[in-house]
Amino acid sequence: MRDVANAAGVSLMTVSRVVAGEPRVAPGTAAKVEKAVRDLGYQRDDIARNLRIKDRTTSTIGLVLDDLANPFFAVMARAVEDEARRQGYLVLVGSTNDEIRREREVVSAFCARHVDGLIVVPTAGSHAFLSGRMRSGTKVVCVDRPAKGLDVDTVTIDNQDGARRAVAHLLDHGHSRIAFLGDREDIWTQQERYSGYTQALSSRGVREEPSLVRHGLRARADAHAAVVELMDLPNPPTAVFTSNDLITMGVVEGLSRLARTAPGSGAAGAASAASAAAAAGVALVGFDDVALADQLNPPLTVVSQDPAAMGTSAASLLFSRIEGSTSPPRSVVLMTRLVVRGSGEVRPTVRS
Amino acid sequence: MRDVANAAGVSLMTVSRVVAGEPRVAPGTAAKVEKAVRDLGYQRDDIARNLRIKDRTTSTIGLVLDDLANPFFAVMARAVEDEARRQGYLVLVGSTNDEIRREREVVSAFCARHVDGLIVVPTAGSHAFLSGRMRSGTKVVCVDRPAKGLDVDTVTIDNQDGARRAVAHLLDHGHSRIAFLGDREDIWTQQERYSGYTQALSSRGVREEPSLVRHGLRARADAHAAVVELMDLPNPPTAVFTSNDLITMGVVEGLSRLARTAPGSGAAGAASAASAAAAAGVALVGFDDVALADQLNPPLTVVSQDPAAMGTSAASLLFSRIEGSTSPPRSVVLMTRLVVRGSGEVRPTVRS
DNA sequence: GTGAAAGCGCTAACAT
DNA sequence: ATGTTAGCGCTTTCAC
Repeated sequence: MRDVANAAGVSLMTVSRVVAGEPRVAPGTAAKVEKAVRDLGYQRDDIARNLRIKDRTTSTIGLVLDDLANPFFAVMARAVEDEARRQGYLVLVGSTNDEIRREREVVSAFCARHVDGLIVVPTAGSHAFLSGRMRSGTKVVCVDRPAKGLDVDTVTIDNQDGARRAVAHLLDHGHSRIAFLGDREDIWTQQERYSGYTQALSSRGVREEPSLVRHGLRARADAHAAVVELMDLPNPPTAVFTSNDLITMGVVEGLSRLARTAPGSGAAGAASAASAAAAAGVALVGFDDVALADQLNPPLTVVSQDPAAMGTSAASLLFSRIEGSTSPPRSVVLMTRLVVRGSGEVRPTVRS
Repeated sequence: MRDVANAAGVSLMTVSRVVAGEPRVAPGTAAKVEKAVRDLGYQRDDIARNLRIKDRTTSTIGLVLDDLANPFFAVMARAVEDEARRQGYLVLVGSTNDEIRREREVVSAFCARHVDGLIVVPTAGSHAFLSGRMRSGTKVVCVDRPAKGLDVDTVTIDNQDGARRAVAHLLDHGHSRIAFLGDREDIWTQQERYSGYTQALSSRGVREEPSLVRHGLRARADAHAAVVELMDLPNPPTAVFTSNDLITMGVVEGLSRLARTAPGSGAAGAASAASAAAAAGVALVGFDDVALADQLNPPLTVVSQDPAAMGTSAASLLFSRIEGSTSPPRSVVLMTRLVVRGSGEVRPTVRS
């Protein structure tokens, strides 16, 4: 910067003003400075700048989510990034793998860099530690799930409603033995979806059958194994509700694997002929849309949510806080959509 | 920091040393300081720190890619993030939409924040502007594609080889009218894959048919439309090679749509009965694996690459540069894998 | 082992 | 419209 000032024959302050685009500079002087900037390839040091400016804002936000590789969060992240760019902000990302320890590490590292705000997909556990950050000026918005012990702007979907409608849809098609396959029970969205499942059953007077409920499925393979087990029960489910995209994929694989072993496999395979036959006719509704869902056989009926809208919405809330909004914490609840494609409309086969 | 110093009854310098974990502090003093840090909730300001420290490193890298919402780049990004965390670095992300203007903006903003390095998926166009950044100390690694006019560490796959094998596979199954559906021709990977297509054909003495080649398909819908057009030709292709995941998905949709209109649709639908019949029997090999590829009908044969390995590899190269490696630019070329599942093994139907 | 002084690159506040 | 001075929060250097 001193070099630029020398080259242009002006003071540091004038360079500072020109670079900042302040209006109170004579056009001729500005031109000289701009030439010097170009000649020397000068770029303002935003880090040094940040140290001095009044409110110490960095035009950077942090995005803390479960797993960036998950298509759901990836789409959300892209939406956040777009909104941030529109506002002139950069985005730091950090995946937590749903571990609160990692979340704290990421938040801590982000705050040491003075992010102006955080968009957080909170892991299970108390988030009281975030109120400390907020007291020191960092704005926080939660997305996908609320944070326990933290009263902040939050963007979620109506998980109970979505699950309720999915299960009601299966009930409407004549099913009563409906399995629930879910992820870790300490994840808020999973609790909500399970609750929706339970509500739908009881509102129709269908007794919940504990042997048809599996929690804690973390990966596709877990769901695959779980559905194979379920179909091998003496009295298997005729329909399955899966509570996220990974589980849905695992179940699709598991069912098609079973169905393929059906013809003439007898007792040779791992699956019995009976379970194979049952698998071939099982109905399925999943939470979250998945790529190529309409190309499966049968096409997949799902409760879809809009991760891009969630990201955009969360970013908007955050920027309105950063710009000084002090209204009481807001809660945006987006609706889900039941996308009927075929797999949820299979009627139960009469058992011989 | 001054508050901490006062509370502990020591000087700023001692606090600095304790917080930095320097050894030359008396254990008793360190304990007092640590207590004060905890009591006051003090956290070191990494921004101010960075201004003063010797090499001005920020322990932050920038990841500049086409589109974070694309599953391929999302998986790559997650791998980069994991490697960065392992090394104690944070990651800024920016999507370019394959526009060089946006790429320059993102790089510029990252450099103003003094990122120690950049991992870049270069857009089409000259990247000479990056050598300026490198001269001022920012390390750069390219991934997925090399950057024109820039000699740096690069991680790619053997795109020509992958495409060649895909097309050879189709030739092996008796096809000779093989369509090529590709993205923008100015994208390096697309040039390479098209080149592989051409090579495979000519090595078997099959003349390339220009009417079966479509470039510039940016979205699923484009690919969908293109394949419908192709199948409606007087002499449609019997096989299709798609050069990325989005195009593959579009083609899968287009073909299944056509095939579904076949039975008894006559001249009523947009597609002719002939094109519908042809679509039902067309072979398909795609570049990039897609979720649930094995659940399609027929299951999708693809040339798969490993985006996580690419991300990890790029990050390793970058950190070795950041740590001071001055070896000549390295080029890591990963191999692709032909995953045979069914859609690529359909034999051409004899035309009546 | 600890502290005092200087200054990283920039901008707020006050001159001129 | 431009320049001067001081200082952001920390670390370097050097003295004790």
